[in-house]
Amino acid sequence: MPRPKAADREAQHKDTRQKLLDAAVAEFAEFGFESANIDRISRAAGFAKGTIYNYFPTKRDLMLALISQTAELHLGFMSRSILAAESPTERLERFVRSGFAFVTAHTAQAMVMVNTLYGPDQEFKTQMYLAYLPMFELVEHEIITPGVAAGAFRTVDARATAGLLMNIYLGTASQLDEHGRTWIQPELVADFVQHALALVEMEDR
Amino acid sequence: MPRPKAADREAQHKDTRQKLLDAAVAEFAEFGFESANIDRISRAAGFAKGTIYNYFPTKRDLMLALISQTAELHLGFMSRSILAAESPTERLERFVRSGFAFVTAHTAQAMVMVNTLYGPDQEFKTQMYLAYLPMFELVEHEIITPGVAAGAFRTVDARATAGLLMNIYLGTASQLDEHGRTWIQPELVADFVQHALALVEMEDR
Amino acid sequence: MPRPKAADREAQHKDTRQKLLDAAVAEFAEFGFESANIDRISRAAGFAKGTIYNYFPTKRDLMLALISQTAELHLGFMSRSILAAESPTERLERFVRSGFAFVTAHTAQAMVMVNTLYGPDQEFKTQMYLAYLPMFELVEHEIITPGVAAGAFRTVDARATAGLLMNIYLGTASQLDEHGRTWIQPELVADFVQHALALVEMEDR
Amino acid sequence: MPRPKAADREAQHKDTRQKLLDAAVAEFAEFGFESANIDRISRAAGFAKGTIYNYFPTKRDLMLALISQTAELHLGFMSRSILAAESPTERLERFVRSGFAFVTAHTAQAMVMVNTLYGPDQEFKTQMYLAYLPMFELVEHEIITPGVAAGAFRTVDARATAGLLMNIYLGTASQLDEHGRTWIQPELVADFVQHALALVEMEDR
DNA sequence: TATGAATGAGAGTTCATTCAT
DNA sequence: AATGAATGAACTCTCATTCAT
Repeated sequence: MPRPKAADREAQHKDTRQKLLDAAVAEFAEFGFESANIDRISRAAGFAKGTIYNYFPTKRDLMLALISQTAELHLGFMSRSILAAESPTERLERFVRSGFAFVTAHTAQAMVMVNTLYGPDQEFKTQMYLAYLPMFELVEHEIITPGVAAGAFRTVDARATAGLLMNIYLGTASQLDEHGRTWIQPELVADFVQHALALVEMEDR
Repeated sequence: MPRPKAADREAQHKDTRQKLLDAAVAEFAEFGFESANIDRISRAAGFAKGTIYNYFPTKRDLMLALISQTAELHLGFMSRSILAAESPTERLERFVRSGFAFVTAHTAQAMVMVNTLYGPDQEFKTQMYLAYLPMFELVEHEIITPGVAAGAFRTVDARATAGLLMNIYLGTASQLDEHGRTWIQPELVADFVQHALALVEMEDR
Repeated sequence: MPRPKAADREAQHKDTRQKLLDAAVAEFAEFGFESANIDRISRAAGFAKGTIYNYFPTKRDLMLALISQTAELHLGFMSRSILAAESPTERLERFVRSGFAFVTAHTAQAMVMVNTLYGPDQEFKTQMYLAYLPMFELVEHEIITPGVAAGAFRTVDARATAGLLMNIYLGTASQLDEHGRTWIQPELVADFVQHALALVEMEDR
Repeated sequence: MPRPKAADREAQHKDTRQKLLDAAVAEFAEFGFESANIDRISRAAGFAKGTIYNYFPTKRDLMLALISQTAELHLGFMSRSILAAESPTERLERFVRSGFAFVTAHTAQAMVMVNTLYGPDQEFKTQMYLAYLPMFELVEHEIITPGVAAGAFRTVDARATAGLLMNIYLGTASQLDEHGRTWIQPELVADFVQHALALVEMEDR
């Protein structure tokens, strides 16, 4: 039976934890995991060096928590946009558009995700695959499969194509110039993938 | 005036340098730049830890040399294959095929390139862009522009599309499973980009 | 807001810092700056090797802090003695006597100062000159100038002579035999400089 | 029975050795013994890194050889000047003048001597004392003792005063400004020591 | 819960010295 | 005699982590 209302305690805890995660994402985005500095993170969040260890047992755990949280945020952001449309073509369009919008709105998170996805750390990559499975499935089951079924897209391997789309999106959206702007235009990418999947009466190659 | 013939000396120097670069690429691929260990690299190359500093003044310089050499190797590998074909369509096909072949034949090098391209280190990224400019230009001027001119491809922004293709290739070819095999099939990617660029009578979106 | 009273924290910090400086002065005196070992210093002070970096960012900074602190100590030690006398002649006597006494009481500090003053490191020398300016001025304004004005000393360039006296003092006081005793007697030096400055009716050379 | 004339061999050897000593003195003067770099010395002398080890077994031995040679040069330079005069007063004058002249003409050598004399390395200091004994004796037996005997100087402890004079000379002559010029004028020093030793009818203090 | 001093393993780098040629 | 590649001990400095307060 804690004296000061338990709910306050918990809210306080959540708040501190989130501040630390926010500081961590900025640090990881700028320096990468290995060069990131725990002291800087904790201080940027407004706490002393030791505090972060009350919330995350190790630097790696901090990163793992960050991956999970970012994947969740990312999925929510994109699925809200995608599922609001009906047609597979429109959903594909929104996949690209909201994907780029996410990168613009959450640049640091996006950078960390891309660094991780294409980085050397196997544990982090595995965590990312697991965390992003729902998004793969969203693309597969809510865009490609219905699109093929409805005759909006040509017949493709839905699962592999979902992976391909995710790669195209992440790879292109993550290339930022010195002003933090994407170097490849979302329109170009949207156009590209629409044509790639479009149903055409063309004998394959 | 060195006593043992100068040519021998130079050949010996090149050989040692290459051994070190080979060991470095394996180390960087496995651990990433920051976690790579200079001592391990030098020993894996068959030398004492200090020897590597007779060839590369710092760890960063070693990495920069590696990026340059790999880009050159990569470009040679792909351009030989691509330019051996005539038609833009066939060249595009070969771009994807030889790209995946390169990754299969030079997995470590490919990993290092991808880590770098999507990693947080700006100096390394800049070096990579510069080193890969010839390949961008190969794609732009030897595949897309002639393909559009010949009516083999639909009209697209050649430069931006070259960047997009490079991203798609690197992003997909670099996703390896635990056996070092690409997770996405080159056929799928080839098929995808061929459709994306195919000339069709379809009103855009 | 530190939990344990801030004053305690600060006192503790000062104490540790002083222990490190004390260990450093012994190490620098024995081995010189370049051969001094940071690890040994930290351990001699009773801490682990890394601790010293919580107090001094680099070995050079440690040395610079040491120079400043020693100069202050040195000046306090000598000025207390010198200013307690009235006559310039007595003050000159006390300059030499308290100078030798300082070396006897603080041999390590004196050695470090002399090593630095006559050593090759320009940054350290500059720091020393700045730190010792007050002592130069003490000699100039509190001994020589009033001594000349009062007719106790012959007319000399006060500033240059102050520098000369400092050099004579440091050079002679710092020559220690194997027992840590000055090799040249303070009486001799005092006698020497008294005669050098004495007012005499002797045509110059 | 060496084939190419033995004299040539020996002359060549002497020449190379001297080039190395010359390069060494410049390096030691600039960086001090510990920070001096054997590779730089050998290359500055026009040879490869390893060559120096054909002449001096270790860096320390190089330094020891340098001390001996410099002391000899120093003594020759000063004794020629000093002994050319007859009167002790004039000899004292010449001691200071030629001392400063030596520093001006052989700045690097002088710096190395002073660094060593006031530095932390006991072995080097011992070597210096031994190498400079003849100069101490020159001052003692050719200047002070005859000066006292002739009534030119007041009665002093000849040996200790010789040491004191050496210290004054080295300490003051070695303080160079950024243009390599002595900061204290030789006239001032000469004047100072002349007064210090002058015979006067003044009751001591 | 928050703090920050203390820790010590580990890293990159330097460089005197060796030695085969 | 001259060379310079190879060596590896030693050093400074970093920083994730611990823990007493």
